[in-house]
Amino acid sequence: MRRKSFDDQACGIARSLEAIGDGWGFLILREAMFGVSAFDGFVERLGIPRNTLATKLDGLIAHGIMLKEPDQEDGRRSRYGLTPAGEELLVVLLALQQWGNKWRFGRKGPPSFMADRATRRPVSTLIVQDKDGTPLGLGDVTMIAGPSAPAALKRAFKKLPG
Amino acid sequence: MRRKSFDDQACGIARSLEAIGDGWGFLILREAMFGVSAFDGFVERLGIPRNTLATKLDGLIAHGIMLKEPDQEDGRRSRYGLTPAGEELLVVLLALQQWGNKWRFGRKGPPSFMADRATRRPVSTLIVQDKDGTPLGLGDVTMIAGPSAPAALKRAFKKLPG
DNA sequence: TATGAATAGTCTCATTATTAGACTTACAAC
DNA sequence: GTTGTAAGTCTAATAATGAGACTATTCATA
Repeated sequence: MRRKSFDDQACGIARSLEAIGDGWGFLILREAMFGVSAFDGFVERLGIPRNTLATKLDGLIAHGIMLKEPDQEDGRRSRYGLTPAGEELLVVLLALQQWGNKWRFGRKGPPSFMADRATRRPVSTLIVQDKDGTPLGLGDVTMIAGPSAPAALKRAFKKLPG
Repeated sequence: MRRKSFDDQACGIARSLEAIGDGWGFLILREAMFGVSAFDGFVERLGIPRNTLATKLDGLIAHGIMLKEPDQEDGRRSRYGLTPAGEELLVVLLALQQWGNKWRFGRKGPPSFMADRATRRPVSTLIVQDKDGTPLGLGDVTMIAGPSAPAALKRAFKKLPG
């Protein structure tokens, strides 16, 4: 059966996931952000099957995250790059990386991290906080329906504790 | 064929994705963070097939993100909750939500957002920044190999532009 | 121009994952 | 006991993923 679409859900998280696609989508974005632009570049660095890559790239382009253009210097090549929307997914990758680096590498610590290119110091740790800068844990945060929320969503939030 | 594992990659992003699983994993976490704890609760709110949910929950538990315990008050129920590691994925969901809310809902704006439970003001926007608080764009950031990085990873980073 | 290599895909076929929905088991309420 | 609820499991159909061969186009070079 076809995978169920998340795009109908009135939720920014679901919409983002639908646009990125799946795990391959995130990894393709990681490579695109750090210099890869050629089809075979993604294949070599990720070990992704060629047909899967073609499908994923089409999806990312269709969702306005990546773009494709012919290479001016070599007519055999296409170049894949990030749109402005795609570039803004950096913060998502950073959040994933910081979590994985903290929880998934045990004692020996993370093998890589994002850093300021100029100072080579690690990027600041992302934190959930109030407008005043007060850190917020899970218990301090709630989900609120905006003006455009469908009635069903507002009902769903009513049922939430707190 | 079985989906290729991301877990061998020496990268926090890949490790996080391997632990969360796929799009369903993120959505299960979203529900768990905002009050759902029963098996049928996830089924009803997500529309996820029961067998898929069972598989995904097993994976999240195996990776130390969620936990399962019998309900003390009703012997029929199990309760699914987040571990401390799972709770810290809030920032990942927030990053996804803020991106989706900005880029995926057009003119009418986002239907929901995370807010401070007390003040009901939206949570602060996540930004990639230096330790000093200087905002960093994609061009200002690079990936650096840590002490535990395998040699192949260091070579890979050498090839990157900048 | 002819030849060979590089690049970006596409094609086939085998295997795995996802899905809908019925079914089972255990417990609770009456 | 009877009925209902909760948490899964099972089956069969369909879709996605995988490895690897293959094609088409363009470049480099003799």
